[in-house]
Amino acid sequence: MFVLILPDGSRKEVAEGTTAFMVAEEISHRLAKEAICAKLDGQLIDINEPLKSGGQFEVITSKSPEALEVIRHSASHIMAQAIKRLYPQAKFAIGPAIKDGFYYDIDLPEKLSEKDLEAIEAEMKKIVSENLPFERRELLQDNALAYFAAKEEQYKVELIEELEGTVSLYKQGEFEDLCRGPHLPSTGSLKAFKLLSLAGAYWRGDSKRPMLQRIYGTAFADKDSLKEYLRLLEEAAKRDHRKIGKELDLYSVRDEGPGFPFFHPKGMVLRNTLEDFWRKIHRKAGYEEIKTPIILNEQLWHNSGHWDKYRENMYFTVIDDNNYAVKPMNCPGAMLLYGRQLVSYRDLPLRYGELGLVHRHELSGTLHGLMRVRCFTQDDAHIFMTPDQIEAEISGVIDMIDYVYRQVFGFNYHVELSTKPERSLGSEEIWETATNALRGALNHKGVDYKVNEGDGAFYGPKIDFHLQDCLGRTWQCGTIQLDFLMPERFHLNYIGEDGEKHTPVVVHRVVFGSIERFIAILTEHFAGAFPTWLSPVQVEIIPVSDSHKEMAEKLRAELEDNDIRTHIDARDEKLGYRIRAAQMEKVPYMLVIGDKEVESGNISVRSRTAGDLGTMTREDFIAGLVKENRTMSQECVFKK
RNA sequence: GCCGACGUAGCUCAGCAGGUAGAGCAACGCAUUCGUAAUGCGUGGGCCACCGGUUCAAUUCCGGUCGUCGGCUCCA
Repeated sequence: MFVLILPDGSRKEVAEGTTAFMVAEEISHRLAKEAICAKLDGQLIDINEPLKSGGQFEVITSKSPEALEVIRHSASHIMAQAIKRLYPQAKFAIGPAIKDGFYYDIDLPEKLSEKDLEAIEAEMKKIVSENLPFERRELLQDNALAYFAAKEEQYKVELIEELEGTVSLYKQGEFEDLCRGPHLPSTGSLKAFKLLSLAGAYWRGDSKRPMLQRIYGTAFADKDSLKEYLRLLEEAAKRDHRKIGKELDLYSVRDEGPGFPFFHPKGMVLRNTLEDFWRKIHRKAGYEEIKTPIILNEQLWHNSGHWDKYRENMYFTVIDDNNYAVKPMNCPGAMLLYGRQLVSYRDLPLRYGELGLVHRHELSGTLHGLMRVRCFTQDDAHIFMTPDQIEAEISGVIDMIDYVYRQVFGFNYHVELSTKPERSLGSEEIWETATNALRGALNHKGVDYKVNEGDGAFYGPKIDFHLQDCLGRTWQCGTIQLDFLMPERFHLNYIGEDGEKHTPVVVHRVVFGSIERFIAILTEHFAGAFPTWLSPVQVEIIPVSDSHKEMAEKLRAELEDNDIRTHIDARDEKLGYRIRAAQMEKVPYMLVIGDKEVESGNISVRSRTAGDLGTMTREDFIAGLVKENRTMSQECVFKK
């Protein structure tokens, strides 16, 4: 006999050999019916496995957060079984549950195509209807090795070789696979799944190992959740910034410059507005703006350590027989500018901001619209300071990022702290001091954060900010990196209170991250319907017919005088046609100018969100828009 | 870079068992002067990504290159 402690705190004595299912059945019949697996002392276990000891006990149903992982993992096994039935020569690698579904990597002589997914999915449905129980058994490592070797499953053999002691296997019907488990009680418990895509993937993610075929799929506890997920995928496709960028004529990437984006006139308005905003908040926060060259002597990059650690991502060129490099980061330029003069401790902190265009050679296969490019503009800044200013400065940057993300754009975000990577410069002590400084700032501000061991930059640890868009996707944008090394390598100093030279500490930081990528994120987040203050055209003026063009022109001048961006659509088309065109271009406001307006001097206003707002005076409209621009509002200021 | 799919008009896409191409939208012209999401008629527009091969003939078949897309890897 041993004792289980249930989630409500009550204790239950059970006999050895009792299964989790039997316990669930005793609690309630319904619970047993909905049970997917169970949890004992934090460990997920199969529902039909005899319990071996007591502890904290919980029945996992489809409503539990842990359920999805089990459902998806079982789905991947069922997919493997279906594949094995259709392709007996298939060899299996790994098939885990992942964030939005599952995949299985398969070694198969024939190339699968999207069409084959349908057949596999159909076979899976058959397996589900066969309702085969998942049966667990344990084997000693040697026996398991022999078992999989006999089946010529060389990938499984390799996996087992790295395990120790006994390994567990799961069997459903004729198919048995190496697996830690747990699984659904039977294949019939899989209620909603879909195969999504096909891709190549290296065995163990190593480009020197064989390329396997990976099938991605997803599974949910019920059909509605699956439908909702598929809807989200569709919505994401509709919002794809590459599509919207083309449709709204904002930006594009052309074959002539893979990874080097073009900004069209309208995209440039958006970009400049964002940069103006950036300059404004940085001036206010005590930053000075600099611009450092894009091409600098290669020697500089040897000094900075980039050549050692980052060479394979850099572009090089020769000028007058001397070697030069195109900058992949802005820091060395900023270091040079700091070093141009004698600095007193009274001058610190010195905050140099730079909208710096950097170039990085990224693998061709990774390029993706504005999200992943080969040149981009960092909204960079380097803050030079004394060690005792670190916390206040980091705190200031955290405040700025919070203001921009949360207050201006309304994004939620989370924070991660990354520590010393394998390829790094500097001593353990320096890294520890730097990491503790970042940790201290976060703790004192009461910011929640997650730690990523080994994910820091080569010159220092960092704090990353991941914002969440309206589809729940997260994007790493802002980052704060502490650096004790670069100032030393560039022999930077300041004269302290004691009259001696000291080495300053540097913080590298970005708020948007990459302007290009931030614009892509905004495009997808707003689906192209940017808040008025960012919209390339804010007001479309539509004269009903030729006789109203004059008032349209006058109105346009009046709006432009108030820094409102306008466009007149005087095309020889019907009103409805031009309204529709403006609507599809996601222009926030449309003004219809006809006889009534010419007569009264008032204007009739249509908003892209609320539709016809009726007439108002020019003054009221202008005052409203000026306010909307100034407050960077995401809502239409006019009430219907 | 690697695996797979793809590349046809400004855009979205048809088409071709090999005989140098078509639609809708957009553009342009004419008529229309219009009140809140598409007026009608007409016209122009393509080295069918690029380079080679097979063939009497290639946009179509084959090979290569470049690019795009989905992944792997990497990352702002």
